[in-house]
Amino acid sequence: MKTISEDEEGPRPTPTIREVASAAGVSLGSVSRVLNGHATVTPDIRAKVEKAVAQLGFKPNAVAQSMRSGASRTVGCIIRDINIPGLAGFVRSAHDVLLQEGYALLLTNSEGDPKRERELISVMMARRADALLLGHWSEQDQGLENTLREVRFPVVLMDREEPRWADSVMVDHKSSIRHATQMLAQLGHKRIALITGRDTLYPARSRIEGYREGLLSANLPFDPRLIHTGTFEAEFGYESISQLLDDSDRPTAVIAGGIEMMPGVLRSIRTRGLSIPHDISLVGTLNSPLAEFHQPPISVEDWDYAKLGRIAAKFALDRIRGEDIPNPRRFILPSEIVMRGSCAPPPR
Amino acid sequence: MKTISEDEEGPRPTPTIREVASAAGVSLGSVSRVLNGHATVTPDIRAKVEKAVAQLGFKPNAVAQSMRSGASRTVGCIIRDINIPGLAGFVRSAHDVLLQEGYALLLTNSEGDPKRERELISVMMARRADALLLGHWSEQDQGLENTLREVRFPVVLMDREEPRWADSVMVDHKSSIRHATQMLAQLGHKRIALITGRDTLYPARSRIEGYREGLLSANLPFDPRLIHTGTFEAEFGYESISQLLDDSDRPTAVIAGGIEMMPGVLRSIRTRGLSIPHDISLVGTLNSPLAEFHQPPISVEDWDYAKLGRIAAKFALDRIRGEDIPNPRRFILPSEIVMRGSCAPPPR
DNA sequence: GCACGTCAATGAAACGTTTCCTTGACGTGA
DNA sequence: TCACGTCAAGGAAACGTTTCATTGACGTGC
Repeated sequence: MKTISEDEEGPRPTPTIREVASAAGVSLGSVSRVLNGHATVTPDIRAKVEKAVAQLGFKPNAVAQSMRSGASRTVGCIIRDINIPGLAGFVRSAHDVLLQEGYALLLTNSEGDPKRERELISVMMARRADALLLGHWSEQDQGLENTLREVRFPVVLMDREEPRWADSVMVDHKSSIRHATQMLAQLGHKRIALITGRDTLYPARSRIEGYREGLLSANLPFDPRLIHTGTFEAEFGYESISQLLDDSDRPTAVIAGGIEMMPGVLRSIRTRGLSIPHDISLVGTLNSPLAEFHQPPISVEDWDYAKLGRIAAKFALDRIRGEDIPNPRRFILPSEIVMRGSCAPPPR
Repeated sequence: MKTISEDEEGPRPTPTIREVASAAGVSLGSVSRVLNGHATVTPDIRAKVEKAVAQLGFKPNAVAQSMRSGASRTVGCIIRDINIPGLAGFVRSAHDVLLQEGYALLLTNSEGDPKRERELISVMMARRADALLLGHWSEQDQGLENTLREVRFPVVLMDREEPRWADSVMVDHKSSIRHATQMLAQLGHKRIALITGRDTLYPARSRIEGYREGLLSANLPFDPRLIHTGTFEAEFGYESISQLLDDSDRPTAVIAGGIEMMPGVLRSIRTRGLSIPHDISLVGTLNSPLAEFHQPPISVEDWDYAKLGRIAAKFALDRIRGEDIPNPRRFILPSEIVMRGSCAPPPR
């Protein structure tokens, strides 16, 4: 028995259910049943327990609950970087849905490092996450796929399509980029370039597909020199468009398919003293104050990251609850092209 | 004893330390010692255990570890909205530091709802977080303060100064806004307006202080009609600056001290057909692609959120480790004014 | 009046670790 | 040779819950 002396240092540890029981003069089990709102409990007992709980300031220990129940009521989230525009919106809305159901969100950034990515998955396993929201960095990393296979919790992918056996919420980049390509063609552009990430990732792959379909439907030739794939980042955008613009036979329109790309692209165009849209038409990725308030405003491929987050969370919850969904589920979120002043007919 | 039959459905639960022990033919305690790298363990035993661990694919159960050790190795983070520009940078770098030390980050958004804020603190208590990073919504909410007092873990405030007994990492808005005010005065502005959040929050309070100091040092009168306090958001920025601009005696310069304010401010200025900086000079908050690529580029108060996050995490870790720091610690991060084309002498 | 069914409360067991006490083996020094 | 010290391994207890089998009280129907 622990002696609690007045002069003991620091606050004494939070009371346990056991202390509540003895304070209320009832059994351990009864306290538990009251706390969990079980049916078979007398008003009398309920009152006693509630009084003791309030008096002692008892807070249930979620760790012990997890321990006993085997469910941590925690959902992991591994993304490259919460700091990437838009991702915060995804995380926020996923968090909202999860919180409402009593789940907490364990957020981690892989920073695009495959090794770290696997470590983080390990962390999620060790912490017995109940599900994982994952936007991984390469869809062709066999090691990652193997790790994922060993995982004990459902996985929901974010804008990824591999591994196929996992649920996924994806953005329909293909349709919107097809659309953008067609619109540019309709304005009279013949040389339309596409800059996007490496095709080991779904968003890049699907943009490339859409681009090719768009060219095809507009009867424009496909020129592989007009596709640049690398990363989704500003620096790559800068390098890439600079190279395109410095070519003697430069494109008259560019689709920049990378969320973080815009500043790099704009910088390059400005440095060269070119004007949007007179010299070059531009379609960016993801709406932002920058796109909206730029002069001229920039056309973008845009989608609702918040909705994506909500649905990802819902997918995860469904799996956690063991609803029997035999096949992997995919949700394809439409994305749209917001046409703005950055697109015009090509220079004659 | 549980029978594991071949045809049993689903993957069998992850092995426990006990199974590892029996597989390796050693005792429970020895396995634990090997796993935790204790000194007193024979190479022979170590080898056996490691082999068994590898064979069974054993992963330690962090929940059980927390249960036993009383430390969850989890740090909570409550902010208004991860989606607010800059905050993601704070979270990211805090996460980095914590992860490196084996801590996970439990992220939540209060959405500026005091009730929800308190619930979230409750969540952190229940989950036995080891520390809390908190950017709360009102520094004058007595209920919140009381709740915080009952908390069993150290609290590190983010850009807040109340309650005083907690550690805090803050941005030196006062100096930079004083500086901005002085610079505008130097350009010849006599009527400089300040728009910022409610003064129940430190960032607004300190900006107002800096503004007043700046006016004073420039020998400009303080006109209360030129201070608008409300929220840090675009809509308030819009309303607020609209009102200022529509006044017959309108200001010639505006400092918009709110992270999310810029789009609203710009919209209003544009709607009125005014030109920056000829009709009105503008200083915004927090650097962004928008500020940088706007025509003209917009001057801003800017600071390093990543650094703030790192230091907040470090503060938390220090407290967790019980380093005996008797008094609350404050870190004041300098912020700077980036002067750009949006500031010029006032119209004559 | 007795047996039985119902229902609420009790108390023990279990979840997977870590820690600490105990045991046993071995070596050393008197 | 014996006593003792050292060291590694074993095993039990404990962390705070939930759950489940058990107990006991009470009422009902025969």
